[in-house]
Amino acid sequence: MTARLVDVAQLAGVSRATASRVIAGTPRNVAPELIERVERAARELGYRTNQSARALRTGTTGTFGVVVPSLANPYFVQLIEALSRRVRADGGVLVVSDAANTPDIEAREIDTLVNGKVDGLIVVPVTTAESGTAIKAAASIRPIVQFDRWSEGAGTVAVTMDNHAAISMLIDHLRGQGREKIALVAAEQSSSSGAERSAAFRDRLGQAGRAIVLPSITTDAGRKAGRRLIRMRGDVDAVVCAADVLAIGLVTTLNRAGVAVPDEVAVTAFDDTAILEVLDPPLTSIRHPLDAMADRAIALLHGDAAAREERVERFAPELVVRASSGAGRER
Amino acid sequence: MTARLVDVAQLAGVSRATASRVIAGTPRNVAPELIERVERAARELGYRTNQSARALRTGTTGTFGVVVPSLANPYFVQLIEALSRRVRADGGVLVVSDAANTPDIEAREIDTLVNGKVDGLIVVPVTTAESGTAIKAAASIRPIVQFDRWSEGAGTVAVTMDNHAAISMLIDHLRGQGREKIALVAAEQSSSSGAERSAAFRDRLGQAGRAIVLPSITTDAGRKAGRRLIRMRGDVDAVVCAADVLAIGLVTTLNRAGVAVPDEVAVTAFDDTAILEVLDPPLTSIRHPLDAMADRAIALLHGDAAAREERVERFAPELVVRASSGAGRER
DNA sequence: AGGGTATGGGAAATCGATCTCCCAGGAGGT
DNA sequence: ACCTCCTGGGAGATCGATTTCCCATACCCT
Repeated sequence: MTARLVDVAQLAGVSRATASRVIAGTPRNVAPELIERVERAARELGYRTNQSARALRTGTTGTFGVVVPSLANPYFVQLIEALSRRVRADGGVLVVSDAANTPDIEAREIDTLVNGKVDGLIVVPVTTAESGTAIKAAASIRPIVQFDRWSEGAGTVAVTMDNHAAISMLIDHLRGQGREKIALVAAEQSSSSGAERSAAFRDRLGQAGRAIVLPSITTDAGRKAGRRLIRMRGDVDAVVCAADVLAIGLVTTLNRAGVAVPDEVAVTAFDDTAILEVLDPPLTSIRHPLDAMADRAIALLHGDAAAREERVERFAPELVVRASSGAGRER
Repeated sequence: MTARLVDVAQLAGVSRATASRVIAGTPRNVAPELIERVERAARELGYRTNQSARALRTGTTGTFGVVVPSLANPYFVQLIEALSRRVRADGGVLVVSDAANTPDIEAREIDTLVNGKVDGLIVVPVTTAESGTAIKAAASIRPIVQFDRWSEGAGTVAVTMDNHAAISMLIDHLRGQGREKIALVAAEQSSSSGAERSAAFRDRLGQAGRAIVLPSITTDAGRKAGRRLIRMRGDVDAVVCAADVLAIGLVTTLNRAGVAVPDEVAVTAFDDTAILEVLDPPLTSIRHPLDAMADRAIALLHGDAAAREERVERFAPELVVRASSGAGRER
């Protein structure tokens, strides 16, 4: 049906080997005239390399992949965009897969991608405990780097943010605004970032810090947190949300209930996504240095060996201050 | 390095053919004892099928793909989730690629996916004019279905929504609420859905319908539309936004300027995404029957031949009424 | 003129799984 | 006892590109 390399070679009157050298651009001298002939033949036949065959022979695909817990979370989309830009800059292509927040689905997708579709894979693990097995298995086939979150026992490098530093920055910032009664809104501790943020919060504030723990990372959960917060009115003058989607639900709920943000309660979040700017008031949040993290992750995939070591690399967070944490009520 | 099928066959004491039959589950009888032996051998060696080899031989991969203009648009994420559920239900995997709203990038990604990574591809074309070429080329290799939007001359089926009907539903609904001075907020007409919505709006309202045309589909553009609308205060009592992100920017701008929604201006949108519910007020919008559309698109990919025909299939829209189009100011 | 060295280019092996033959041997029938 | 039919299973071809040899020719130098 479609033209094969042998057809091109025949039409050009050369061997398959020569045709391959021309098409693949192998670093080997071929007479300019033959190059021309092969190229014309290829054009004439509309030849396109069969990538399955190429992949089988060379073991490479020129593609990287990324698996995220859910595309519905805009932070993960930002992360994908950063990786995608990086990969495209090298002339490659990035393919994405959505694990639907389900370790089983995640395992299947990692498996599918690693098996002949990509040269290397970035994984944002769904859970700390359950994602490790699939990642470890995949890492024996292709280089894998964990990103943002990490799973124990995966046996690969993780590129992530320094969550302790981030929590400290937020707390320092809020105290600088005169806030003392700070609460943390976080989801169940199944992700490493959630766990690290909670731990850091406890480390810094101990008993003084209030915590509102939720079952999931959704706007709905954020609304629930808002309602609980309203019941605690007076006991809390600042909130740290461990994710942007939580903050969205929380702020809209507070707004509707007439709780003034930031005057009565300052609100801060993580994952500086675009919506946070649109909210009323715009939200102060922690921004991940995604471009730098993406650079590093892709470099690790190229390095291969460097990725095969259980180790966490932490990047410094940035604080983006907006109206939601404003001085408001000075003391 | 890794075990191959021949290793499994050797350890089990059978031929490669038999080992393959067992592993691949080919509908061919093999003695139970041999099945058992092969399976044990495979387990023992940790055998994993080399998918590149399988793909080369069989020409299939068990995977479908989808290319969207941008993952930053939550509507496209919803669309991906619907397709993903559908594909997973059949035991497959869906891989995603983000075209960064750029036809050149889109072309490269379509090309990469179609070439050995997927059995069929869903494309939401970036533009009506420039996406057709790449789609057409890809369609000669694998079945392709256009989704939501369509590009001319692509030579494939497009599965989309009936935009005319949707515009009519919105106008009828708004009129039913006593609104007469209706404006359309839309972006440049480079996408088929934008063009169809604008055309339908003109068809229905002619000179009576106001139109605010924007350069892009972003919240920022929505804010700009909001400011323009404020200048037209009094001349407009209802707005139809051609996309949800436009509506988000528009509503927040109106809110801040003290323009009452829906009392002074009713607001409606397309692409019933989750954020619309969170806005204040929650937005009335058109919902795409994504599950039905996904079913159809995947069925077309399986049918193969059915997809190779330039034709547009339109699904009926649904109207989701929320507070933003409330009766408010009765007449 | 002869030997040495590039340099271009071809033949054939290879990647690993699948699938089409085709054969051996047992069951069943007359 | 002989023939037919059926079933299980193996040998080898095949998918298409790459890559490793290795040979032929041309070019240089002494």
